[in-house]
Amino acid sequence: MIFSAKTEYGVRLMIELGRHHADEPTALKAIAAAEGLPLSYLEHVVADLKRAGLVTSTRGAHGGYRLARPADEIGMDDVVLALEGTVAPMDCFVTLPPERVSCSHEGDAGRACSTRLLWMRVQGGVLKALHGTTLAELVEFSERQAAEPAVA
Amino acid sequence: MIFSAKTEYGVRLMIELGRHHADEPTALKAIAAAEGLPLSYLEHVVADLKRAGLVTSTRGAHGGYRLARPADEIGMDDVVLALEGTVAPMDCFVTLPPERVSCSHEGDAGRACSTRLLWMRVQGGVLKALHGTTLAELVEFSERQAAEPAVA
DNA sequence: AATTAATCCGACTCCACTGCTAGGGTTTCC
DNA sequence: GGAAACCCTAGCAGTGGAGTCGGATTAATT
Repeated sequence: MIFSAKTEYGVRLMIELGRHHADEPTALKAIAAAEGLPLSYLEHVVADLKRAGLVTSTRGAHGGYRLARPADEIGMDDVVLALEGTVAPMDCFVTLPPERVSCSHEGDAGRACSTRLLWMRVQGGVLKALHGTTLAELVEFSERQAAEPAVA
Repeated sequence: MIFSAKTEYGVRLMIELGRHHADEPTALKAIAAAEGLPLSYLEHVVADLKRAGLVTSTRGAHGGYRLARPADEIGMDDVVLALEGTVAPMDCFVTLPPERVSCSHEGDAGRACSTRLLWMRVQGGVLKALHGTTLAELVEFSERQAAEPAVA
């Protein structure tokens, strides 16, 4: 069970945006340099974030990206969902909406997955953790790290 | 974010074992048939479970597998950990033990990952959900499903 | 107007890993 | 001794993730 690197990059990107002033846009190039990430790949990442309405962009020279909302109004579930597409512990979760999902491994006459109960709880746990963390928190954490000297 | 099919199979396998009497072993073949899973792959799955001490085996004709402990003493974290190896939202979690993990994307002088705070919470949420669910619960759920007619 | 710096967009490659199969060996019951 | 099960190792094919590349568009600067 692991999140993709794309998600990791996206979270870092958002934090970096949160650390900059919201008035003037930040270029991707700067973020790539600061975090040591490949610029060309970051473009794909930020595209997802933009599609989800989490960042806005200004094109042309001196362009870049800004947070679409203040950092304390951005839950990390928004961010992760935008990048990961879905947060489901099992792929049979993805298909139909809430109930009555027919797993491929249902045995016989469509009685619900017995494993489903477990995956529901796991998904709930993840979503709760994500939703309970705001971007602002991570930004603040990051800034505190930067301030303090690097461990004893 | 998704668990592997191996884990899904393993959980089903454990449930199936839980549904059978613990005195006589259940053959893998029977489980494969009941769940519609490939027998040859199940062998790998059950090997992991055995290695983790969750099931015991008896070889030879009329052999098979049994739960090593009563179902209500088996947390699903045990099962998932045995199959998944680790439950970490990010691969940099896997390496070093608890603290002082040096992520590959640490920027400069080893200040801790700012994303780490987030992943810690997620991991906590998952582990809590898994640990809070016992195999016995799932077995019971499964048996209730089998009893009731399949939806209206 | 030309240049430059940035966002945008799609296609394409590479590679690791997952899911699965195959084949054989070993143990035990009838 | 044969059948039925567990056991172990190797290997393969498909998928998807991570990353690259080339080019198009937009906008500020000079």
